Amino acid sequence: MPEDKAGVSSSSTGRNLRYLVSHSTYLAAIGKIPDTLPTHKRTFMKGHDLIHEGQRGQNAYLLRDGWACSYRILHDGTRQIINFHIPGDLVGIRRLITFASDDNLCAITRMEAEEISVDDLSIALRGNSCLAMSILWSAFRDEAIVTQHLIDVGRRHPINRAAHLFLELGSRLNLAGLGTKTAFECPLTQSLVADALSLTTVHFNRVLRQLRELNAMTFHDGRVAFLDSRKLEHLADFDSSYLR
Amino acid sequence: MPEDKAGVSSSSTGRNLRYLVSHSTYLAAIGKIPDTLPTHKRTFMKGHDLIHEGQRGQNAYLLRDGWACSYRILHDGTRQIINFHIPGDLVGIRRLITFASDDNLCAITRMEAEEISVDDLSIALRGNSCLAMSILWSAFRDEAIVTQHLIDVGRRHPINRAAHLFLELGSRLNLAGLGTKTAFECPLTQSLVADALSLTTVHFNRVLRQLRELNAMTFHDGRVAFLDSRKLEHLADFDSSYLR
DNA sequence: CGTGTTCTTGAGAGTAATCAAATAGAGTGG
DNA sequence: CCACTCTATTTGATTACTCTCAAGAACACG
Repeated sequence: MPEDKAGVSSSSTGRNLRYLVSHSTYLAAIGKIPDTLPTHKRTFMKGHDLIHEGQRGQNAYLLRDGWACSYRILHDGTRQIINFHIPGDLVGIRRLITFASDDNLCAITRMEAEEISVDDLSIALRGNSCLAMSILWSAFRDEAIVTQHLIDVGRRHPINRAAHLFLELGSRLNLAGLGTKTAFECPLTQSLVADALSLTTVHFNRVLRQLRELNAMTFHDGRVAFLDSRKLEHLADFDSSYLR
Repeated sequence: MPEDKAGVSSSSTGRNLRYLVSHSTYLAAIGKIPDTLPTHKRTFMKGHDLIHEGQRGQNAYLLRDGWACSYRILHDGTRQIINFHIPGDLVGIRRLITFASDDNLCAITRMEAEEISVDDLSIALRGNSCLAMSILWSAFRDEAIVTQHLIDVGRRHPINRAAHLFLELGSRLNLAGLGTKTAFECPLTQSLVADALSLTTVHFNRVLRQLRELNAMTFHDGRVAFLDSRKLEHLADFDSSYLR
């Protein structure tokens, strides 16, 4: 508990010294990358891979419209979906450093994205520590999301797991200015969600029925509706602070 | 597959433009942080939390000796271990931006670490884009490790899952200059490993027996020995490239 | 109208959790 | 030095949950 050696760096000073700003500031900074860098508007068909495993990546993408997901296919053919990506997300920046992106990235719907050369981004980063901090923020946020996903898959029962995923998607969409507090358009199939939750499609279908029968939420016809957010949050043990 | 619009930014130019350097270069840069920043040598007792959930973090830690783990405790009391940390790892940097660290960090053994004020680190980052890239590298690497962990827990059978974790630890220790190709000191309990693998201690114990009976590996008395690395790598579907 | 995909439900099999208990070892205090 | 405690490991028996296999229903698309 003893945490300080006298108040040279008081907490308020600390806050000023650090680049600590709000979610929306970072989000805005990411969204404004195209104002400072040459980008290239691209459209991807549903089902097309934006980034393919092993492919030497030269580009990152700022998603503008549509959904995508990052995933891995294992030896036995099973798929693990790592994360779903929505408009406003910056994907593929790991290529700034690691060269080969280890995750595949697939368009779930028709997608509009701005292609950013990682070389250009790298140059811009050098002189612009504000941009660098935004990229770092984006990386930390992705890590926090994957960490939550690991906790979800590792330690929550299927019904709680599903509740958590949908609540997270709802929060992220809200922060991106999409959907409402209690409903959102969700272009995922049951098979996609099941592969994210590490369940079979059959079992996820039964879980959805349970959630419906509890009057907690519904998911059909490309739309998620929260019937009882309180109940859902309780089921999921959900705290959205990691998203902000 | 069509990937380029003529070779203005050829791949070799690209490589120079980016900060793409080897693992060891980044690792060295992280290890040299104390040369450029004031740090504070600290020792933690086994079982002590270096970082506690919700605590307002002012410090990051560069681990010098001993093992730690980051973890979360869920409502029902179950624990998910997110990652094990070994000497050379930089932990707690998420606090540069997110303020509240969401993971707890606990010393598994007696630990020696260098405490780094995130304020100091933040200031240093501004003028030093090389340091910034090293921090970014560290963040990406952590994300890659958590992602592999998610795939492990989500889609691999317990025996393959265990094999993967031990191979990863072996590789990371090797890269940090510890252990040999076929054995390393491993101060974890079965209970800790089980909580990382999302298995019960009882079941992990049976998995260990299977691995022993397959003559693949052993883990007892604080020591892991790979008896048949080929067999293990095949079991785990292991590719160490995400660690480099 | 046929084809393919997604969703839904049923029945049975198999795996990991739970419950229970014995063993072993380290550390403590009398 | 020995009894005692606490933790870690190991094994067995039973339960429960999720997967697998199978098939039908709903719907979109050409």
